[in-house]
Amino acid sequence: MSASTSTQSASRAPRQDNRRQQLLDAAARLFRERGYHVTSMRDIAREVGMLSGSIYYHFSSKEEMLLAVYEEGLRHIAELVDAAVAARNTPWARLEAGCTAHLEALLELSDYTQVMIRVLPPEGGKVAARLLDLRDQYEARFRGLVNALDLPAGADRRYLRLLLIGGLNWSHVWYHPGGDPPAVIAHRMIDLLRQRLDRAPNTPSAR
Amino acid sequence: MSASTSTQSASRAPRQDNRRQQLLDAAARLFRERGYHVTSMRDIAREVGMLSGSIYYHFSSKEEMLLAVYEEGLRHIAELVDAAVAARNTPWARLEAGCTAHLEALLELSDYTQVMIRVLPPEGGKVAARLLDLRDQYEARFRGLVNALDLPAGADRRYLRLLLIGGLNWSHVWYHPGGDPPAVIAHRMIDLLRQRLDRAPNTPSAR
Amino acid sequence: MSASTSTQSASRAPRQDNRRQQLLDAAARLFRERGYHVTSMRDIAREVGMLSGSIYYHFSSKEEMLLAVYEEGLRHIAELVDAAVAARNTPWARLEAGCTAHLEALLELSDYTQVMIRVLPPEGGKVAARLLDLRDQYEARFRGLVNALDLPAGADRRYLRLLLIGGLNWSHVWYHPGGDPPAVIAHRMIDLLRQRLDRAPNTPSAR
Amino acid sequence: MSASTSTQSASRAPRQDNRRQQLLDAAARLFRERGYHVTSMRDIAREVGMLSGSIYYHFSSKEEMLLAVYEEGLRHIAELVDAAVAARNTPWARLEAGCTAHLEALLELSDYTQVMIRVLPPEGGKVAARLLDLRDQYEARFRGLVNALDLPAGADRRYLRLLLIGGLNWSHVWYHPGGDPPAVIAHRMIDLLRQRLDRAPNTPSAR
DNA sequence: AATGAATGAGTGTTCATTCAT
DNA sequence: AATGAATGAACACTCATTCAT
Repeated sequence: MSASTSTQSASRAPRQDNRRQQLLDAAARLFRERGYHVTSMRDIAREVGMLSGSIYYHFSSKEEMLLAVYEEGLRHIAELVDAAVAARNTPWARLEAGCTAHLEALLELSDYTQVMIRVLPPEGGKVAARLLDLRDQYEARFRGLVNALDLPAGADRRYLRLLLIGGLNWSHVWYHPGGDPPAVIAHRMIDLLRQRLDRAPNTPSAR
Repeated sequence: MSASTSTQSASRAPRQDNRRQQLLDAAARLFRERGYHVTSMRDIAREVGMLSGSIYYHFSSKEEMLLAVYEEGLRHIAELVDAAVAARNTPWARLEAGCTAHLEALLELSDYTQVMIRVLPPEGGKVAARLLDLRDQYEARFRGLVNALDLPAGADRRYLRLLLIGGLNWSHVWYHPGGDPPAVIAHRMIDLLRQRLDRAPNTPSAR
Repeated sequence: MSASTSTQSASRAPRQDNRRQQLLDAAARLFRERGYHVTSMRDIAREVGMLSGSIYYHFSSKEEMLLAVYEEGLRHIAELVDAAVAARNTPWARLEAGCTAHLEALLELSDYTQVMIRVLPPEGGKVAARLLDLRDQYEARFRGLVNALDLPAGADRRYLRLLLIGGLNWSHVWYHPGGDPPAVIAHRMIDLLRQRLDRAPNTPSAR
Repeated sequence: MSASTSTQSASRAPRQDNRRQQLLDAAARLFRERGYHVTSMRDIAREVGMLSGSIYYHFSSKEEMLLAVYEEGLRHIAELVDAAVAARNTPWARLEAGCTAHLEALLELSDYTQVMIRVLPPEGGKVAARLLDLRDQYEARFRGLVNALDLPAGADRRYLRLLLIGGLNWSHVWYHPGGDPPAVIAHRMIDLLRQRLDRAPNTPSAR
């Protein structure tokens, strides 16, 4: 988690944006563990052996740190999902691969991606809009994935996407490391959607 | 605001715990609007025309207020869901009615219920465990509702429940008042599950 | 200076706005001695045996304290000047009495009035405008006093007022307690204006 | 901005202490505009495209910068006043010329000179005494100018000087660029002193 | 049942200054 | 001659909480 032990290759060279990255790692972890408001700049600084004031050399405010974490998290999860999707070729397989990658990033791989799900942006802040924008931008992928499916006439693609994304994202509430791995979770959920669950003959339609 | 069946007896002492209820209403609203950490005791007190110190006559701490809001919210949503479910008699209809009631409480009816979804419990606090407990207790209903369904052999009832609950709860992220009403949302999502979405002949099973 | 030892008359009764007044006294003194920016809220609090946060029960911000000091100072000096002026009846005597009272308040009597002269209002703040307004309002008195004089035709009343006020106010730079008292200073300065200083016969006019 | 006669010689090393002068110019401007305490070293550095730490190659502290600004401002205004005075030959004309030059420097020409009037020296600092010393030294000129006047017997030369200097210096409070130019202001004020203002026959003397 | 006044720890942020490079 | 990075102390201000009245 959070590549802190970055095997400092050669000499003791203080690499370029060394500390900024460390700070971001620490912020991502603390934001995820405790939430944005409860985490103080002092907490973050202490984590990397700095004083709180020193953070401001690297970031101009706490909100800007959150934004940076969001952006980094988004870049990361988007890459993973895109790669996973590209490796498959039938629509359902591509969707499932995307879901699996999404879940893996969310549940296991990185603090950054979890922040995106768990931290609701600070209300009044000017960053709030930007954060929601980033999230939308990312989720657009799933719109494409769902649109590519060959569905029966009446199926509502929009709610299919929302149901699936919600089901996946909510996993942070009930998931625990010992349980089914992300791939299994994603597979099972998609399976439920692909097959007919209602065994009664009458079509479930009219309200 | 928010039902709170305060059996208001006829006689001279009509408002047994008047102010406590007002405080709780204010807290629920502010917790929902701004989040738990951003809302201050002063904010809550001001809302009912009190000074912040006076709250402590009614509640022993801010966390205890959150707990009370959770409990009240839970009692409320549980009542609504139970009533809605009782009015139907086929398993799928009962599930859908439960989902509709759940969504309505979540999105439209009461600040109390929304707090349950939007406010993640304060980390270190001793209440955190209790809050999760309450939530589990409530969701147990849906376990029952799903278990009552007549499903095909391979269907995973646990993930069906988690997918559905997640899909519903995540709605607070994308829902906006002008859009489809809760009943429509619930209906559409359940519809997606009941019917076969995969039009290909081969069973979607092997991974 | 600054009526701190207010012979706490009867019992130990914590009189009504006791502490607010103490705080204001301390603020006035420190603002005068060190200037606004250099004085910290901690300094002010320490002076009255409080913690810095406690000030905010009485004042909502540091700027508001400054405003309160200005207002109090202004009320005070205006009262003194008005009373002194009212006791005389020829125009020159009234002007001189006003100047004496102004100087006394400025140099000897109260921290509050000195703040008005020595502290230039914090630039960006919203109070700046209000403070200048108060100052103008006060100085209007002198406009009246000068207008009442029976002057030769060419005399510029506006610059007479500005010269006099400037001469008086600048005294805080060179005044020291052992020297001439305010009454003497005011008398000498006015004297210089009343009499003809230029002994040459030609009128000092054309430039 | 601000004359600073930096005799820029032709050859290859044109800018003997280029950056130091730029820094001083920036400091003078900011000190005048915002005041000493409100101006940060970062502000000054940014103005010349430097980092704040780099200033310390040129100046050993912020206070030293202020001292340098004072000194430069003083040298400048003294030169202007001396030149203006030298061009006249009657005592009153010399005084008026000096006042005009003083006002011009103060109100229009240079940030450096304005700092001398507007910035009150930081209290505790060791520079405070030195700054006052410089100011006295400069004002000594006006002592000479006043002493050269042929005045009536009772006229108090000291207060004449203080009244005049105060009246001039206080102009920074009420002066605004569109109004009368410095020459007019100085002329009017001196005029008021030269002529007899009190039209009553009795000498204004006894206290 | 509530107020007025305060506490004490903590908040995000700013600052003059330092120093190895 | 200047940078990049950091320090450590300070800043104005906020907060949940307490308690005598």
